[in-house]
Amino acid sequence: MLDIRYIRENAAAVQENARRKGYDVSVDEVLRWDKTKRQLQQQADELREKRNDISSRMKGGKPEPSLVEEGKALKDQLTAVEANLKEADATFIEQLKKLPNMALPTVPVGTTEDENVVIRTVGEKPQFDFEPKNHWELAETKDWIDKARAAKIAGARFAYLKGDLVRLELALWQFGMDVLGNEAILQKIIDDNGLKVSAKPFTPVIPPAVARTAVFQATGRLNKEEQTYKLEDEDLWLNASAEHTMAPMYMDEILAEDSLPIRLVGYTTAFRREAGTYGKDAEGIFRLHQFNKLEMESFTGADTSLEEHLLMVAIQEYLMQQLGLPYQVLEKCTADIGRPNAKGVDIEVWLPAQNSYRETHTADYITDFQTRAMKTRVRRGNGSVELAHTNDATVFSERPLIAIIENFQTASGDVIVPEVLRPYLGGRETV
RNA sequence: GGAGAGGUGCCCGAGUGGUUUAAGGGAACGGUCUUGAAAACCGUCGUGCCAGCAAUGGUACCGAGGGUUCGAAUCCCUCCCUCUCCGCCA
Repeated sequence: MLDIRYIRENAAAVQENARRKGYDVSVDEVLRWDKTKRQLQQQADELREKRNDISSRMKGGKPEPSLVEEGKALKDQLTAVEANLKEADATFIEQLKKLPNMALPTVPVGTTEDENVVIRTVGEKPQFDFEPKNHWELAETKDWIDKARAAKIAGARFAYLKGDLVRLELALWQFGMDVLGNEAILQKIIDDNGLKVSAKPFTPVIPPAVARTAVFQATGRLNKEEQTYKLEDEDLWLNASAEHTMAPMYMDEILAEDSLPIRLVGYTTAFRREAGTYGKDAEGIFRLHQFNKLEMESFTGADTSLEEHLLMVAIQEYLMQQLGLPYQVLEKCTADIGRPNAKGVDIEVWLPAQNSYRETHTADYITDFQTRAMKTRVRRGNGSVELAHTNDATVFSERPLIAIIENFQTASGDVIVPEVLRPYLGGRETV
């Protein structure tokens, strides 16, 4: 959520920002509730001051009837004020949480994802002297994907992945973990991109795949209608990314400055309802209710968070280059970056059979929007306390497998394994 | 899932209704002393919110949320978590 003091002083800018991001919210209403809440808070504080005063005059255990009467009267007043305060505060927080994070001035203004701006195109698109197949056509002949039986078991948008496709996927996780855990490689990426951040390696994490309502809400990522699955009979939601369970790890904690940056690379199975996408990407494994994912998450101070975001994008590009996949980098527009984001970058991979670039990676620059709700703070060397900043970004999902299959297919229907993955596949050159 | 015991600050730990403004110890930080260090001694040492230019004042927070009371860390209820034993289990 946003800082209420910032909203008070920049109401017009906050309203305009919400409009640009496509959120129908009223800053004036937030400010009205803020004012109401503060007035009630003031009244409550004054009544409590009197109550505490009376109480301190009665210490010693011999209550004077007149003071007790006065206390009773105060109690009635306070009960009424506190009831109003509680209601006003709840409404205020509810309204406040609806306001989207401020987009950086550099974020392109747009009303749909079509207005995202391509800032880089990297790699050569493959040339085929035969008609390239879709990933699901290739997978069919290899018996890699069984969606018919998965539908029988779990419904549409689920799949059994089988055979060498599974081995290829496991290789991808290994490769990603190895790059993110290698300080020398990170230092090279940092140097090549002119960044000045630490080369501290990412710590591998396997997080819980579920989170409580309050925790999920604090991340700003709970999206009941379209995305998030709820467990029946439990106050638990299935995560749609390891981000959702790693970002709140340090809730209610004050981190020591010298522990930063905290860098995590989490592996989890992600679950997404995908409501409202009926018929979209119905074939193959491009859009499933369940998929595996490797995700970066980091906690930094405000001073280094933007560079941290740029590092994550640089890592994503490095990974795609190592795999030899052609891709483009997009600066996401205001309508597409999402409510908690101040900035967002997507990477889209070239899919020859679809004759288009499709999203494989996202990098989210969140600033303090999550940590304000999560109360994750940093204690500086001089003793001052400030909100931490979070960043998250995709390392790999299963979508790069689609890109590998389609870009590296041969006339005979085999797939050439990217060199960097071969060590994890016993040196095999094709699958 | 059953039975029992617990949850207090960075850590340990005292506190069972009224100067708790949370004792005491440790750690940390600053200082005195010392050639330097250790020891000793002195001091500092939680996080929000509101008002204020500030100094400061008020208020809240002892796992979470309710309740009882003039007054709750303390009593009651619900929930969460930890530990011990039992049961079940990859």
